[in-house]
Amino acid sequence: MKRATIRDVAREAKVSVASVSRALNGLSSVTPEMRDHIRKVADRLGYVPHAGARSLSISRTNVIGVVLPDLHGEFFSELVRGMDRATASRGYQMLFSTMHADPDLARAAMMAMHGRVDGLIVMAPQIDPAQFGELIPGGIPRVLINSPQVAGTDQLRVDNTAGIEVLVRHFVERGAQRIVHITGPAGNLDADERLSAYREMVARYAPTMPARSVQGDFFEESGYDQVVTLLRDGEPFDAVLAANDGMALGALRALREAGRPVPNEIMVAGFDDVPLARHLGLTTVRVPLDEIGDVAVARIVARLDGATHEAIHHQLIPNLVIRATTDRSATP
Amino acid sequence: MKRATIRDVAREAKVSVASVSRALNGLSSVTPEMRDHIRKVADRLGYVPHAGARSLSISRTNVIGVVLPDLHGEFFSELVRGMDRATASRGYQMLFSTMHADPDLARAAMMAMHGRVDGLIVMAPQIDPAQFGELIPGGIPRVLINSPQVAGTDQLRVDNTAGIEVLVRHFVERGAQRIVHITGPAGNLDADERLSAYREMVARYAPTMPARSVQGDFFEESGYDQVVTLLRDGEPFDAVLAANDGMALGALRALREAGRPVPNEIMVAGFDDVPLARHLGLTTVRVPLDEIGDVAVARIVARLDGATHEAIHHQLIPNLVIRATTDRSATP
DNA sequence: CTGTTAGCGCTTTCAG
DNA sequence: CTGAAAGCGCTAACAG
Repeated sequence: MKRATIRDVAREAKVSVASVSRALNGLSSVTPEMRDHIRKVADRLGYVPHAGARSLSISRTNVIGVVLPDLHGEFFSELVRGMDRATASRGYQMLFSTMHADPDLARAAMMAMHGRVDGLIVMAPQIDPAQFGELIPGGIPRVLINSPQVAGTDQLRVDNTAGIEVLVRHFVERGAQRIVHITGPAGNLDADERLSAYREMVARYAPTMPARSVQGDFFEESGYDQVVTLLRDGEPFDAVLAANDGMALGALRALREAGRPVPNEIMVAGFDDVPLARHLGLTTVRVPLDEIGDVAVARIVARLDGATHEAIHHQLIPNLVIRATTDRSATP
Repeated sequence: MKRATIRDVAREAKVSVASVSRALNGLSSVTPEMRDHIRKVADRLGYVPHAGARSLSISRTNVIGVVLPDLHGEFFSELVRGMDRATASRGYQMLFSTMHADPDLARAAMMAMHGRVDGLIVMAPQIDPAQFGELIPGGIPRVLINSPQVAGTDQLRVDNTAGIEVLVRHFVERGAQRIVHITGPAGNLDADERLSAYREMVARYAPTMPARSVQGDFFEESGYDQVVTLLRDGEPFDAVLAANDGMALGALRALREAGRPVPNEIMVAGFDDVPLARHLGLTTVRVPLDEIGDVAVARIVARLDGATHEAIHHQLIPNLVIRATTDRSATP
């Protein structure tokens, strides 16, 4: 059985569709009796307005599109949580697409968003900036999170350099002689920035220390594998700086299995401060993921509400969270 | 600057809108030359089809609506991950709403979905079944996850009784004399089922053991607080069965701080097997959350594709995962 | 094969 | 205050 439409209600109430529309939307220009009557009929028929049609008509959807590389893991969970809070409180819904590092998927996703969303939040750390700009449907507010720069577009970024700096300095202050860096996937914006920041900060804070990095992919297993390899090859190191928390946890597991005491012999730190890091006592830098989500939504809504300031590039500074994996005074 | 519409393309290409539509949708009844020509013009204008209008016209959105109590935490993260995989691979997108246990919000959310989604996945463990049925927009496929029964609607449920049974039996086999149960919030379907299963299974597997439960709310802090209270009151117990993993972790923390050895003096188990449980060595039962998400989507898509079997009630059986918190032979 | 036209369900002038 | 009608952008008969 098909759902009742506004026309069914109009016919049944013996009024015009225009009146039904006005009555149900609370436009004042309707007599109270008529409004009540229409309300009653609508209820009886179980009428629910067709949001899609309404959107087409008023060119407004109250939906914000969200395109992310993935939805899995604590990182995105936190991010989405922030966006959820912000959208729900403002009466918006979120339309999701993931693209798993595939530019074609990203393209398809964004096109599928056109005409269904009022604004767009995109996180695409993997996409080539050049081909990226045109991907994004024009004409609607959008904000990019941790993505390559696109002219004239709002950006929200984690200050990777600042985060790595504070970590390297922390290591050095605690007496690290040899810090190994486990990178994220090559071509990923954050991964690349963290790697070069690592090199720069080692050179600055420990000029005699050689920079040494091994390739990871942001997943826990890669952190584990790389540390196993390092140990097997007998490489000397007394600190592991992973490009994210997941890999740091993998590193931790490898060290534990190898019986190398943390932090006394080897210190470990990650990046992001996902909830798990707290539970496992991992030193890291805290990126306010939920706040990023929140701010992204707020920015979009502001623009929808007419704020017309120019493009904003916001850098969020992560701050150091010292826990057991680098704290030689405490017992882990 | 407004986005180009199909009409702009038609005018620019000097053809009818119908031809543009056909060409761009790959309908064979179009000469190759015309198709190429139209493609070219469309590209030049940066034309992107308006998904909303298209949906209205063909009465199909390729979007699945998802209404959840929350998005935060590992539980939902896993669930959403399963749905994401399933939707992405089938070319669907997800429209999200959260309702945070508020029936009015739930109602609003579902109404806002009408006309924008082809199907609906709802998880509403808190909502009264009576007022629930009418909430759901009719006429589209829907599946309920861990929610009160609604006649004629597909259901996906965790078999709480089976899960609690295997945990109680495990405790008893390991020699537990006094098992305390920390419940979820009253009125929550899963919480209630787990509580009564606990009582039933204690009576069955340890007839002489008194059932003892304390009130929690599924959050970690409540598990912590309740154990602190139990210890302070000097209540005797040698096993804690929490209604979910989060509270079990809280319990664990309280025991550790009180210096009570786990599992030697007191065993602990949770429910769900969130990723954190694995990292912290918590015994629990594994609920295949991602599979639930996956199956829910698959069911909806099957119905959209014309499968017209009757309503299915699927019970997913959780299985025991033994880890350090109940394994007295291993060292945690 | 291509164009014309009538909707999809709703809102919004514009008259009355 | 209420109704008729145009239109949001696209698709799908139906003619030609």
